[in-house]
Amino acid sequence: MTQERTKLWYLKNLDIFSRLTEEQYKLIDKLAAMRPVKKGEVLYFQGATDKKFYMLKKGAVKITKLTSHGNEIILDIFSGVTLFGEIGVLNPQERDESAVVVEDGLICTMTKEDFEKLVQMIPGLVIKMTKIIGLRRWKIENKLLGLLYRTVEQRLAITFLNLLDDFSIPRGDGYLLKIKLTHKDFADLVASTRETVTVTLNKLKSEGLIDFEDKYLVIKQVDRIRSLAE
Amino acid sequence: MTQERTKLWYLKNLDIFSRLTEEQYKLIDKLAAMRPVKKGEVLYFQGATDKKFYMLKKGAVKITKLTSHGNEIILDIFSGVTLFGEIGVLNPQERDESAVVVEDGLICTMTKEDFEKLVQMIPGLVIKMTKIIGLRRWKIENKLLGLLYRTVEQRLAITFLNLLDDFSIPRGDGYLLKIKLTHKDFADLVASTRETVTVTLNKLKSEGLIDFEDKYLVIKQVDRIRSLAE
DNA sequence: CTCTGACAGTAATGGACATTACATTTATAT
DNA sequence: ATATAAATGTAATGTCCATTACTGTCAGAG
Repeated sequence: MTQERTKLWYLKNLDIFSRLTEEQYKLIDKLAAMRPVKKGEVLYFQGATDKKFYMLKKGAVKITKLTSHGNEIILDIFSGVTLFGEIGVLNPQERDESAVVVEDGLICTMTKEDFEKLVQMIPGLVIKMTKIIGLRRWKIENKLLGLLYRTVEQRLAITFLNLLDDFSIPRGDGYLLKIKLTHKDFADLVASTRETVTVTLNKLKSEGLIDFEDKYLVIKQVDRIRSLAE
Repeated sequence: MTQERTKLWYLKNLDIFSRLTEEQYKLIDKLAAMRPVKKGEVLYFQGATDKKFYMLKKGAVKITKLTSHGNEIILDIFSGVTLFGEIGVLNPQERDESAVVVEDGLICTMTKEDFEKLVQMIPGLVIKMTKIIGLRRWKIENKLLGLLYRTVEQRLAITFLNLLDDFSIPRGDGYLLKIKLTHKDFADLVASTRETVTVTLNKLKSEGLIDFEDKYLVIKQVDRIRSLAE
């Protein structure tokens, strides 16, 4: 657990574009096309072959994967300034995930060609990105591992804790998750069904562990959620 | 599926030590300590902080992880010439997996210090290793994803197909898996229990999809196994 | 060679949850 | 403002499978 937190901390604080010269920043700014994105917009689809990578400036994005059975699983949801979709420029091939905007925001994109120009100018950039990818994949692997051997209730508890990292706002004794997720979203996060999530969420609410405030989830008793997740 | 095969092919054919000079080979040979290992030997434990990486020359190794509930899951089993445990030299931290020998073989180890000497001599080595790691993690992520949403029977079918990549020997119309795995091993591979595996394996046997030959598993009807796995 | 521990077979029981099938409420688009 | 779609609530039914509790079998160690 301590180890995990350390790694996540590292991921969050890995600033790929730190310690650059003013010129370099300008170059990046010139090469990266920024545009506003709205909730629901699909940035790229599983199977796409675009050679771009993405930087999230504002808003939130989910990375999803469609299984052969038609189940959609959400591998990751994140907000804040970060980069994703790097496979498009580092090792281009069919994307095996989709990226969907879950909260209006700002996105920058950069083509492989421009990225390669950048790499010439900024040594060490590839290494940094590689580390970020590695940590993100590690996070996802751990998430999936956490879903096995656990009940839906426990999986939800884990998911709440994960979401706290990126979306928490203090609210009374607990935290409000500043991201609107449907029961279907939760189901896709924990590899379950919408109906089961509805029931489980309401059970947790009736037990006082969580609550809802204007469609936002409030984690009222973080400690009890944590002990559920083990 | 096609995509998957391509990636795995790539992993298998990624030769980290290709196109080296005679001198470089000698250097590697000098730095890497080779030793025979026996079935059951633990190469490193989850939580270990050794700064080494490993090369498998002969035999087979499994990478396992112990969950907080005491369940052991086998993330990967592999044979042939490959490397593993790279985290020990690339980004040293507590190992979060264990490596156990499942078939007698030969292992080389190299310390972080010696590895760094080698990196000086062989440019591009780190990049190559990074790719190998990335592909291996991708394989594991996909394996875990494949376990969700599926019955134990289907999970076993997937596992058989995965094992075919590394351990298959033609036998009649099908293939013999040249690796001895207990029912417990299979249970750990598919995140189930020993009892359920026993029952399911015998069901598949009675249906003629698989058979046993001297404790080795024989996949008799690969196509039916494949359609089970979907 | 036989003893012991690891491995395998079997079956009953109950719990978790997907599935199905609606009813009801809440958004959002025109 | 109203229609249509999306999201949520609820309950019954059945399946899959972990769990428990055994018995039987095999292989390697002494």
